[in-house]
Amino acid sequence: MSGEEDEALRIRTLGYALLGLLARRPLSGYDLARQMKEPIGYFWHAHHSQIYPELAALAAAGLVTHEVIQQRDRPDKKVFSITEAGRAALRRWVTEPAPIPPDRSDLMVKAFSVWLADPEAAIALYRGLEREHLRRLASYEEQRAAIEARHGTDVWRVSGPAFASYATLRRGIQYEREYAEWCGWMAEALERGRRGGEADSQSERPVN
Amino acid sequence: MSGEEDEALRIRTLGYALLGLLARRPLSGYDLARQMKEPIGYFWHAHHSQIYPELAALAAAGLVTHEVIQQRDRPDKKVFSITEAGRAALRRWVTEPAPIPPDRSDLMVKAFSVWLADPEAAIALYRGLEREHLRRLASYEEQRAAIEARHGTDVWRVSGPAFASYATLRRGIQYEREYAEWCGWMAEALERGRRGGEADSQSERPVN
DNA sequence: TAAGTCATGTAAAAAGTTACATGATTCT
DNA sequence: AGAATCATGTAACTTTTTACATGACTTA
Repeated sequence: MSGEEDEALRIRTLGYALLGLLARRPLSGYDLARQMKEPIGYFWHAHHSQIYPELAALAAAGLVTHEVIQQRDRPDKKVFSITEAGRAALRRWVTEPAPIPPDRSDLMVKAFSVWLADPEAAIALYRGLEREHLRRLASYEEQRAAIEARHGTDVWRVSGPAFASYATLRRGIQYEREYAEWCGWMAEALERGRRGGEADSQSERPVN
Repeated sequence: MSGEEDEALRIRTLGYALLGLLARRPLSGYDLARQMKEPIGYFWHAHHSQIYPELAALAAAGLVTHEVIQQRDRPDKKVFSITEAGRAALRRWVTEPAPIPPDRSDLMVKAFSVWLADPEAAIALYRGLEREHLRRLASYEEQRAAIEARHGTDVWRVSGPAFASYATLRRGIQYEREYAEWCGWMAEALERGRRGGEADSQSERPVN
């Protein structure tokens, strides 16, 4: 052991996201950036300014290689492929313990202080968000129909990529449905409060 | 207009989270840090190293003030209170349009490549996460029972802080329940695949 | 006596976003 | 003629995390 590589370069989540795409097919940096504009697995996105350096890091670690493809009429491109080492690293990583990170949501910080808000404005906010989440839900449902039509029972073959895509899509659908549901609940509660015509607006009895 | 303050210092989400706590009661930096170790509204946390500078920024903007409380037997502390300007800023912010930020989840990146994984290891991962989310769910349900017992119908008075806490708690409960459900679905799918004894493990037909 | 709580800060590192930079071709 | 797509990068900035720093008192 040369004692040089065992303090191995740590790969970040973004790196594994890229490996995950390259494990399915070779792609250029531009293609990867395009795919990651819409979040991969519905829950991770990145800009090209992050992707190009990350690809360089992965290449330095020997997890990807690239070949330059010359094109007439448009700029040359580097097409990246995952290496055996890359596939092995990815395979190991996907079953490593995943500590649940604290989720951040702007909206929940707003909700935490919604008691101070103008009710009409708040209702508008939550109804608007409900609509947007329902819109996304509809789009995801369409994608589900498409993937089911195209792959059929193949989405149940857990050793194929279609299953993995299907699984993350299911989570996306669930997430949007529930988020919309919560926004609707919130709006209704605020509407009920409005109709009820509550006592005094600035309130006491603090709570955590 | 002095033309100096209209390019107002932009307050970040963390700032509003702190204002949200201070709108309920005055607190020291230490208290705020303690509360934000567990995420406020279940969806935002911060370290003290972020909180102290943020409080300084809020003070500079005139949104909070503090008084020094001398204590024997323990270090003096600065107790921060929200100002009228702070309350107004918070009140405005909570109904401002909230663009839905792309969510990030490590686990979904792993799931996206689960088709490469050792099934046993993957099952263990998802069952473990399912347990953890169920654990959190149980804890949140207890908190709901406690808040309902303590505040009764008050949780429905939308102009009181109890309602806001209750609303975010509901979202937390929903989130943990659904996440656990999804992990369970995933584990079952992998278990079914294992029993089925699938064909070849390295697969073709790439999918987005 | 060692670890934990109370209490407040600064510094450095990591990750992510926005802006800068260039240039040919194709679509409206 | 202007905008969009293809294609790859660098630089600056913002936000968050981890580590450094200090010190008294309390609990195991």
